[in-house]
Amino acid sequence: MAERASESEMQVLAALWDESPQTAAELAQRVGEANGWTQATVKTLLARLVQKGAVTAEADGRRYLYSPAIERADTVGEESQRFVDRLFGGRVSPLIAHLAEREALSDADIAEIEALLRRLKS
Amino acid sequence: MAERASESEMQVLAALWDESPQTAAELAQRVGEANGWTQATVKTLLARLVQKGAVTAEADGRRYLYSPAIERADTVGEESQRFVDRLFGGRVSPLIAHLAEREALSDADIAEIEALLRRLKS
DNA sequence: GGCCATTGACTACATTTGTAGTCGCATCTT
DNA sequence: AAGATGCGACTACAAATGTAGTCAATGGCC
Repeated sequence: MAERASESEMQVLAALWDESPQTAAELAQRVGEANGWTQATVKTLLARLVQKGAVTAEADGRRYLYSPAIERADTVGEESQRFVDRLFGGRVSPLIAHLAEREALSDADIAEIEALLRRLKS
Repeated sequence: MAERASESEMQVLAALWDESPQTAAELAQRVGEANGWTQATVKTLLARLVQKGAVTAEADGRRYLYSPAIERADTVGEESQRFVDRLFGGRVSPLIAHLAEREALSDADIAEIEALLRRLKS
């Protein structure tokens, strides 16, 4: 269960990972505005996420409070796996190299990653 | 021009980045087999890629030789941008951290990334 | 020269996705 | 109490996507 969320749905899900629970109105506000979607659109996305089992809706009076039903880490893991399969035949390091090179990483970011790599190496 | 390739199409495109030109038969062989697709499916994907301007078809007798019409690096850049936007609100370093942690990176991979980071830091 | 295999063109079609609209009911407000 | 408003349920619908089938022509083989 918990089918894959589509790209748009994922935006809503990500907002819930950042903070939950949230009401449909709050989500429509944040996610909708960020993407130029109307409230109706965000609600549809939300309904689909609930149907897919990726988000839970807990009744709160006459509205719902939405929360993620799946782990961010798991989803990120699966999605990045697929992503890497699609574009690099499964090899992760070229992707990391690419990301690191392309994006403006702050010195703090770099330090963090370096620390992580040091840990992994041992 | 060059609309986005869908996930399935991307697999075909990736095969062409790995080696080009290739005939439809070769691609059907490799990509098809790897994904459990029939030749017909691969041909459709190929036709759509050509139509989207992501792949060029050069006539060679009664068949075509297909080659990528867009750069791997560009596509990877765009796609990873979208990917990161979707899952992390645009912040790349958490993704890198995640990838690095989750995937088995060889020591050589790690060294390579470290070197890259060192270069970026200056 | 005729037949078979190969190849691209075209067609098919259910599902998913993106993007919303409408409506009825429950609330709050005055 | 009545009207305004907020909310979820349901409906809509075109385009993209996944997955393939059919067919006609072309070219190679015997």
